[in-house]
Amino acid sequence: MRASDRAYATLLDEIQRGLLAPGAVLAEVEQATRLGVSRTPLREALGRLASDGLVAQQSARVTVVTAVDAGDIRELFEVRRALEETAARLAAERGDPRAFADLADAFAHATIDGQDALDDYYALIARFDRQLDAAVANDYLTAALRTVRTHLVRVRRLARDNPGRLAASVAEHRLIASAIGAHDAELAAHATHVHLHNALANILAAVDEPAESATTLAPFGNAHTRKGAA
Amino acid sequence: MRASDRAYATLLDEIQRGLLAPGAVLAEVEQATRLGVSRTPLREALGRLASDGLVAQQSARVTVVTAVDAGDIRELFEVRRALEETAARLAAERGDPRAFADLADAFAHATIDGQDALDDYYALIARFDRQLDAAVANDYLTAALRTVRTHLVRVRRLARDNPGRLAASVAEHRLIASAIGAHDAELAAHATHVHLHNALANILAAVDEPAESATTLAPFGNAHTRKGAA
DNA sequence: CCGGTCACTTATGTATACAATGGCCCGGGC
DNA sequence: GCCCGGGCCATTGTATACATAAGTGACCGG
Repeated sequence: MRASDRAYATLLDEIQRGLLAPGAVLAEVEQATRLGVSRTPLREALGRLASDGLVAQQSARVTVVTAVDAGDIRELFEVRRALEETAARLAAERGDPRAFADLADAFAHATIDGQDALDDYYALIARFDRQLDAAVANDYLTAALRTVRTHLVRVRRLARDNPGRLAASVAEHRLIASAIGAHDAELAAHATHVHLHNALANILAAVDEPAESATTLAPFGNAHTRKGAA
Repeated sequence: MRASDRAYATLLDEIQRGLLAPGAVLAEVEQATRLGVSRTPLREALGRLASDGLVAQQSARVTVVTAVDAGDIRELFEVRRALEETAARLAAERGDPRAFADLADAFAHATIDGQDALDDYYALIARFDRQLDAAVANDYLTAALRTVRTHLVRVRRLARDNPGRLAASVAEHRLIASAIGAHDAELAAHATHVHLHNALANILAAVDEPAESATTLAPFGNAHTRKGAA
């Protein structure tokens, strides 16, 4: 594996997990030393993160992890709605009914009690996303969705996974999968719309009234004073 | 301006203009020498082009300009429809009515006779796109649309700008702009859908029955044998 | 004569040295 | 005491040297 790939993967993971908080300064020599690579592959990694929108050049001399506020989340979901409704529609037209019937079945039997069950559920969603991409068979759409999903990982950290919402989410996914499996493009699109509406509402409720969790993404005010994990 | 920016801008322009045809091999030392920069900034430029989807690493040793076939164009327009319909809807909800009323007026008076009028028309479309981005005020959507538009520049080279299609395109843009100016989100979205349907049909007609133009993007068969402008 | 293997060439990937620029601090003057 | 200017330092941007691996061609063996 290339050093630049390792640097990218590591930084991406740390940003998504919140270890590198919004506003954290990413100095090239510092990060290169920390990750055990030279500046050249590190710069490539930073370039990819910048193209993803996860870091930005605050000024000519300082690169920081971008912040995510409620407005950003609304914007992100506007794009997500557009792309995922389209994906659901196209998958319903083109997808293998069997694959999505199987997924609908898996969602029907999914549970959310305990960490193991939760991990299984998240893995199931990942499988659903992969099937969706495969069914749509559109590289441009998949690439656009990849960017959205990259940001979503960070956004999800802001939402509290309350059991009620999780149970509803399971049911929503089941409906989407079964609609795609039934070649019902309209239902798939509308069910996706509803699912994303509910998911956004849940996230915004958590953001507007922040949890006491220490992992909450820092607001702009003190963010730029935080340094990367040294 | 940074050397990497110049290299990126130059290569982007050459790919979009077809000077670097699909399949053209982009060797680092060769291109670096040609563009008068060292390999480091050139690699950064190639990385950005790869993230745009304009070049791809065919194997571990060879980077080529990506090809565009009719299937790619259909895929691209699926994403474009999703994003631009959303953009039109959001602009209708949020945009400054005056700005789009002015644009509608400009489209109403636009002409397409002669190269100067055509240049003016393309500039007007660019102005429309900028106003749309400003009205939508969504960085994620703007970024996604930027990628689509980057590819569209190449796709447009495939379409013949026949007068009938151009006249219809003017009218379609006028309707979209006026719908946004009237805060009519539904009409704006549907008019965008119709416009993109017509634009795609026009392009596919040209691609399926290629013109005699020497600038037609080369098919895969002989493409990989072409070298970059040396 | 054909196929396989090894070495060589040439490309990319990485590290490091050099250049240039922007910020910051200190000192002086108003 | 505050503001402005100059010089120093740190950081990014670029070039180049080095490492590594993949592809190619030639040579040897069957």
